[in-house]
Amino acid sequence: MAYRQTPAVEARLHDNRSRILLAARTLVSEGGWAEAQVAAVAAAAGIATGTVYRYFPSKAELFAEVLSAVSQREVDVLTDIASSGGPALGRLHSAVATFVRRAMRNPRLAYALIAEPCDKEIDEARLTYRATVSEVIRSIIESGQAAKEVRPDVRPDVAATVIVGGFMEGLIGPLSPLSRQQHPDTDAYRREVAQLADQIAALACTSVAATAATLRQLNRRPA
Amino acid sequence: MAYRQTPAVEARLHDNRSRILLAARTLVSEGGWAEAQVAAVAAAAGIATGTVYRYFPSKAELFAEVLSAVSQREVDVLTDIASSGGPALGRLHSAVATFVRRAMRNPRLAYALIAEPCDKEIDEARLTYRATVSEVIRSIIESGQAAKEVRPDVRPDVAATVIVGGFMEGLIGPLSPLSRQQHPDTDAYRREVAQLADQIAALACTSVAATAATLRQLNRRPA
DNA sequence: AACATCAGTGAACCGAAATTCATTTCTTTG
DNA sequence: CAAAGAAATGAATTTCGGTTCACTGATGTT
Repeated sequence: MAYRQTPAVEARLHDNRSRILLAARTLVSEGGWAEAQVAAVAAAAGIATGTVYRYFPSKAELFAEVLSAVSQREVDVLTDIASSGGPALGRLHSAVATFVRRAMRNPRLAYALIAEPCDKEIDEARLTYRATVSEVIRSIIESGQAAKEVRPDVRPDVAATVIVGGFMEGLIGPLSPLSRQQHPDTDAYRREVAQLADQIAALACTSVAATAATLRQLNRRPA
Repeated sequence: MAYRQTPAVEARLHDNRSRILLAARTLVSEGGWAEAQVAAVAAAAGIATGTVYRYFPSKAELFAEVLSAVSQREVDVLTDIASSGGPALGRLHSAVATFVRRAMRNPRLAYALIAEPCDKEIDEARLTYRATVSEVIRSIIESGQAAKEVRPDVRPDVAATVIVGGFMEGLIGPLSPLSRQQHPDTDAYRREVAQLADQIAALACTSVAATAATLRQLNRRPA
């Protein structure tokens, strides 16, 4: 017996893996999928190209992991909101508005995750992501239906998909590279984002809300 | 002077061009973008690969033309509905439902046009398409606002984008290759499509409608 | 018919980026 | 320290499909 992995090495390997993931995420969030090349990732992580393949079987799996890690954070945030207390429509409003606001904090990354054309394999992970978000929204709608806040004729799965598609598409305009020449760190910009988030969330809520009364209640106390 | 194009040749050229476009469209609608290769198009059109380049400067431009031709038909249909008479919400409902129903008539093609990952260059044309559809929807919403059918606080551009994203995403589930194992030509299937179309259209209408009364009126006479 | 020009051909070319692998360098153990 | 195994390297290979172009065959003009 001549070699066994020591903790020190194990730690270094794990660290390398993290660095690769971090480098990959950074590249995507700076230059989109075009910059997301294996060689570039390796360079950014300070290792050789071939080394990437000791940690990930393929480019697609590497980036699928990046995508799912980032997505998981968003899904977690939404899940928290979904399972918080209060009226369902309030949670729906909050979920949508929060998603929009968070996306606008890192537009380049959000654009890549939501809309930018990319490899088929990576795109699969994206579909899974959307489906998961959709599930969370569906759960809110279902609880809303139980509480009579949501019309009974609404099919929760369809409505959830439509709402998710709606707010993601609503984001594409503001997110798309042309619009993002510069997104200044000003109050005016923040206000604009907040308004957009509110507008989109309001549309989502209205589309399923049972009565005008329920909505009025919501507007009195916007989440 | 030694050569000038005669009508016969002109006709043949034009015919070739059409055949290329038709072959390209057929390939996409059968196998999606994966099958949409220049060599395959040439083969399907019964000509040599290089000949394609006598009619189109690049693959991207060829398929952009395919996409825009197909899209134009849809936009025309929507425009007709938009400029027909009647209440704006009725037109909105009709526009959305019609789009969904038509898409489900050729799911593979619709999927490719709406959601399937594809080359950047082709994707640009797709964005233009979405933007155009969005414009039509926006015009309906604006006229609805003028007629007090649509809430005044709705921003027509945002709402239009959200609605378009919503119904397109609402289609992706039903359209995505897995779901389309077979779409039988049965009454049950047609009923299901009609219901989906109606559900999605209803969500779109509700999201912007001014009052429950307006909606009730709509439900009495579903477009 | 002879010439000029155009249309069609398809095998070869090319670029780009993922992936591989023979070699080198580092770690561990006896 | 030497042997054995693991990890890292990065230049070379592979792949893949779009694009080119030298050539052949058609078509029109004189």
